[in-house]
Amino acid sequence: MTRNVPDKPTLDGLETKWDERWEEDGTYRFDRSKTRDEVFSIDTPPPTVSGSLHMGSVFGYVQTDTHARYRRMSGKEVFYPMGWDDNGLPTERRVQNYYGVSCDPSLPYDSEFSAPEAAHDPVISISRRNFIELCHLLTQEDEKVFEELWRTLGLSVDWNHSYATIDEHSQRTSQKMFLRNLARGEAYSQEAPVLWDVDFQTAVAQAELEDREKGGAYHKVAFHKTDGEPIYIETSRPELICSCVALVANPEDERYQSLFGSTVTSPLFDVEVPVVAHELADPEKGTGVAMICTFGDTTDVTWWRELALPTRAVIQRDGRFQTESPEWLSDDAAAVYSELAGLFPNQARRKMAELLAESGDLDGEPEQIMHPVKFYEKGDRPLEIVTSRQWYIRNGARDSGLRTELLEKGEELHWVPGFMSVRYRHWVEGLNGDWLISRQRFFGVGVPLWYPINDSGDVDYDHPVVPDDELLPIDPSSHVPAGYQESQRDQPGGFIGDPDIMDTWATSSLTPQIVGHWDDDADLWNRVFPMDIRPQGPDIIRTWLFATTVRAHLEHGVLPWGTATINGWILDPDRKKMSKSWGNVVTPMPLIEEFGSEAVRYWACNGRPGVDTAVDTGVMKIGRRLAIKILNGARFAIGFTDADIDPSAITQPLDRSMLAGLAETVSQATGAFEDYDYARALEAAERSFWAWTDDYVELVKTRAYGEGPAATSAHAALQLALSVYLRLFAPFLPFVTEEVWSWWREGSVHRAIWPVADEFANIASDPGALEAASKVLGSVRRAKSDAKVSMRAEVGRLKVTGSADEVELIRRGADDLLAAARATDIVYSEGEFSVESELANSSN
RNA sequence: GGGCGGUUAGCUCAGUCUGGCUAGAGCGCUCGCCUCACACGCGAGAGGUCACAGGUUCAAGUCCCGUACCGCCCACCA
Repeated sequence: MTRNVPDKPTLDGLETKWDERWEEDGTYRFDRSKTRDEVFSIDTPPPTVSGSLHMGSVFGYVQTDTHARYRRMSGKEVFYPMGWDDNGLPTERRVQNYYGVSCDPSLPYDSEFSAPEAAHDPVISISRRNFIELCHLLTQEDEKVFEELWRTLGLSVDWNHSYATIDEHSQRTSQKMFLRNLARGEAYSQEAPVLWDVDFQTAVAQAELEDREKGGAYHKVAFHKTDGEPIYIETSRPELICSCVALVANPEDERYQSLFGSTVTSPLFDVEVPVVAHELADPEKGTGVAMICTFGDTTDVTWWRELALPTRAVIQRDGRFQTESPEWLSDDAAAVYSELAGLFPNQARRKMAELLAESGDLDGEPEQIMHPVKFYEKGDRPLEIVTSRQWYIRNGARDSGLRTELLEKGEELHWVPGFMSVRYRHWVEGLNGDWLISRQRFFGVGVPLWYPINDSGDVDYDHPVVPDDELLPIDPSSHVPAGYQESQRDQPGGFIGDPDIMDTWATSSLTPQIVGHWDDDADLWNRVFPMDIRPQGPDIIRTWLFATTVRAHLEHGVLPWGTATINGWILDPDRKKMSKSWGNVVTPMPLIEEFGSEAVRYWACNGRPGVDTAVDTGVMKIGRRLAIKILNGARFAIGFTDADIDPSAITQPLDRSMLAGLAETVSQATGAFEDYDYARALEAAERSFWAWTDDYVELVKTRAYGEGPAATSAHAALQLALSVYLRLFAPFLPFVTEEVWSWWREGSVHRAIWPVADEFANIASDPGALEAASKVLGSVRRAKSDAKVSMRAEVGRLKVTGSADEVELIRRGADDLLAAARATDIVYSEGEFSVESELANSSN
């Protein structure tokens, strides 16, 4: 073919040009005629589209793309879908802020309502359905921005296989799997204390908790024995004394033996509570006696459950103390309680401290402390514990058999890097409850159930009404169960729809089933599942990775993938963890515009697997330089002739020696990729390529500009080497390699075959000859540099001293060496390696 | 409180699994060079007691023990 090598090659515009071409040509389209063993399938993480874009979004995805491209070139048919995680709280929160709205489920749907141009201020309330419409509207906009970024970065995903966790197919998959979990008894509902976010008004799961160090104070408070003597406890939550159901001490604690079995009365409220024994009570903490409240913390829940204590809750779901005086309080106590009614816990705490001080039940001043307090990871106020009915999926926390099976799955999974597996193991070993999947929110996949209401108006939660699979997905608040009429909704003798949605992880834990169309396309499913790799961040091992493992284990009895590749954290340029709340988020688009996609990809590929990496424009500059070097090197390598020369024309020693080194590079890069170490593969290719341009190209340049078989040998070797380098770099620098490939090759480099050393093994020889010539050339360059003369300066005769072996190797490339060094001739002697030259005007 | 990862040149990082010439790269810095692929370039140079302390070994950046600091994860908040 005629070559179309530009005079001034540039990186500008390559992203757009090739993104469009790849789309037109279907370069990355999945060919579903391939069988499972021919397919390499990737369970791509669906990014949270309602979050802001930052470099963390780029880092892992680019690394994964290198695997996709390597496997594709290695002959696999790559199944590489892309999804968006758009359901759940992050989207709701973004919609609230973006439009200035809040969801009030009691309002009727307003068909006239349209998205506000600007955020309402003050916030207006809208119906649930209007709110959900806004969620869909905004996530679609967000998804366009993400797709644009992925395309600009050159991710080789098949955009025909994209999904959103809120789309109909995802909802159907999620609901169908939930119903199967229900049918097998793996999903169940239970009325129990749960951790509750008072602002978001929803239950949260163990995996969504985080501890934050908060200031607090130990209050030393007197309860009273029957003889009137005080017994002191220490508490950081004196406001919960009205919720106290018992005092507890360690059964071994000698100080309190006589009290076990007796009762004491609480200060101010004068409620009689037992003193009980439990081994969780720590004699070292406080006075050794703790008060048990329903519920101040998760230990209270444990004590309450294991000691079968009564429930005396006062904190409501809005986080305030209930206004009615609790029925277990006497009239006098109710008068005290009225001081607390309607307050938030921190307000009630101050009030109680005052009251206790007045009554003389507070011993000394409260001691200020810092202690860890449980928060919802997205929340702003401490979690409270309220009792409510919730749905759970078994995860092994209460079933040692299942827990063992899931631990074994973690062992079976191939982790990259390996040390990440301990995070999984520790999480599974530390589980303290089944997976709470229901959320009291609006935008998400609904719990697909209704419950019968008996004639006296009681809801029968134990016998949910289940929809047929064909009807999924359903919204129980608008669909009517079989055998009922809409008029029977919420009526005695009728039904009630489950008002809750499932947590986003309950759906995203099914990404293999969603992308593989487990529920409606068994043919595709069997070609892609179990999937090959699950790439993801280390922070969501306990959530996404674990939950996906649970769902696949329960349904299919297998691991959902063979390998998990865990990327590192992105740190900001000052090596701090990037976080929206710290305001140090670096967004990718300006960097891409400044340095180019290849440069940003290069930076991402320089981060080792699993290693935390700082945003570093210096590294991006190196990547840009490499991409430009490829353009220019290619221009030289294929600029001599339009003909494709058969490799058999490669006869000259340095040409063959170069290929021997290249074969080694190919084998290093291939080995690294097989170990999922893209960074090492890039390093090998890069090191080799720079040596190629710096030494090999300089050594053969003069010969290449000549004529005859020796020149043809160089032309052929340059062509062959370029072809190999383009393919080695293609996974990392997809645009520039494709651009150069298009100058002289048909088709896409990304569908070209990954290089193997066998391609030129029969031509490669004289390993070491190129290295020896380079070493001599290096000495000459140093001499010229020391003499401060041009590299083009003539050096006269070269006197090379070296071992017999070295001399022999140097002799093979002597002609090229003389030309590159601009020397007249060369003489050899044996001894310690050295090079002398006759520099003409060394004074200049 | 438990665990994981890290600490190598001014900066960003390789090298540690599998111990072995004089510890590498790029950036930055210094000094040169417009050499017909590339000045968005090319060549050369300076720069490191490999966090600290002990141990194993003929030999330790690399293996073992401990300490400090940084980051992250987990933990029942009395």
